[in-house]
Amino acid sequence: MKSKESSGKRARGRPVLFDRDNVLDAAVLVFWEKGYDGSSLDNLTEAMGIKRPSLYAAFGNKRGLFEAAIDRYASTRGGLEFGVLQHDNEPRQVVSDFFKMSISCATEEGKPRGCMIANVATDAAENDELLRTKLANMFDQTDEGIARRFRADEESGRLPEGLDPDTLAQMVHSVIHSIKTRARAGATGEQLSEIAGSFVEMFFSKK
Amino acid sequence: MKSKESSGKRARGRPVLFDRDNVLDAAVLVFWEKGYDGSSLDNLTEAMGIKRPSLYAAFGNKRGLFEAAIDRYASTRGGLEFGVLQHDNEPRQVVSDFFKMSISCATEEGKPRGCMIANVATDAAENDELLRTKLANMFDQTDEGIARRFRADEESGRLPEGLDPDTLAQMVHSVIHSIKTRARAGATGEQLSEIAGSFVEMFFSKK
DNA sequence: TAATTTATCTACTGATTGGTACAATAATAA
DNA sequence: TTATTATTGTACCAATCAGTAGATAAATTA
Repeated sequence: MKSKESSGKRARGRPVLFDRDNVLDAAVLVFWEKGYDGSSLDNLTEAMGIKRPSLYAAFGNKRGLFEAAIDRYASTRGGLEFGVLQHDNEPRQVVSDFFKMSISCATEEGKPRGCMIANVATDAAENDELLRTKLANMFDQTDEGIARRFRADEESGRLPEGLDPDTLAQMVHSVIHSIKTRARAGATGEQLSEIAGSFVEMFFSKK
Repeated sequence: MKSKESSGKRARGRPVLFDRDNVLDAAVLVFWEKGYDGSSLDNLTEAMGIKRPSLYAAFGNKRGLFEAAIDRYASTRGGLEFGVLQHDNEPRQVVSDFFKMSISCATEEGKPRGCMIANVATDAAENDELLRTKLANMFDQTDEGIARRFRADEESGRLPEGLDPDTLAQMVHSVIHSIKTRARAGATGEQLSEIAGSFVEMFFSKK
């Protein structure tokens, strides 16, 4: 669904000329690079290719746009990372691929470093309790999404003995956080791959 | 050393009326809470109790103050965390205490959440290559500081078989990054302690 | 004391901030 | 067409931004 109304019949007045997801993708790049306070409305409207009144009509205010951009980021970049959880591989391979995709997302050439959620939004959440709650929910969902995969592995007997699915999910998620922090601080993909490999080895080493 | 000149003889003109470390502690709290772009000179000068010209005379500009505040934070809060590495305990206990201290620093009542370096400065580093280099050096020093402790443990035979000191240090440091990210996003000390405990168990479980 | 040096204070700068009023434009419904 | 509804572009707002000029104050040296 691209427009405000997803039903068939058209809206009444003059229709919106821009595509919501397209302008959100542009806003994501600005916030991701400059942070919330570092992004001005001039930065945003120029990148999005729309004027201020259009932005305010669509998203309320800068804060509303930020929240919409977070959701857009989660459903695009975040979705990339989560995709590998669906693959029918051994848990060790799944975790390894999950790390690899996160590293790729956090160090992609031509994109800002790190993660718009784990770095930028988290940083901005200190003075925004609603945003903090939103992030807590997103993190919980991520925990749960990873755990669900491991629970299935446990039932099918593919999870190594002694590994608790929920605990493992929390730890995998934690490694992701560290990857994104280090990436934002300039770590290379090679450095991050080495660290991720250490954790994979530790998680899945024979006892 | 409190003043610009640490030598005995006094400076010539009117002496500085404020204590550099004291005003830096105040600046740390502002930057830590509001981020770099979110901190205005009015915020800073009010908290520091000095006027703009004094600030500019002492630190050059806002960016210079930020860097000085980062160093101050590292030598105070960071020093707290590192202190436990000096204790003569088993490695498992050292890591556990290190995590505990980090969690305590990142969730202390009355202080901003998370870490001024791993969260705030790292976020601001995306458009500041010099700052990114500084952070990379600080992270390397942290890796090295932790590793040095584990190398000593290895020589004295206290490090469990099969644990490489440098790899373990990198992983411990990574868990710290995740703790700080989650703390900034509102995680409680209890939640973080549980996660830290999982990692300690995994690092030091018998093979 | 007088001259020198440096820090502090007040007050200001031009630029930029997030947000909006208003008129023009473009669609639908009657 | 005519009335209605909603988006668009221009142009603006008061507030705030980082940074500074110049006068004043307080220390040292001579």
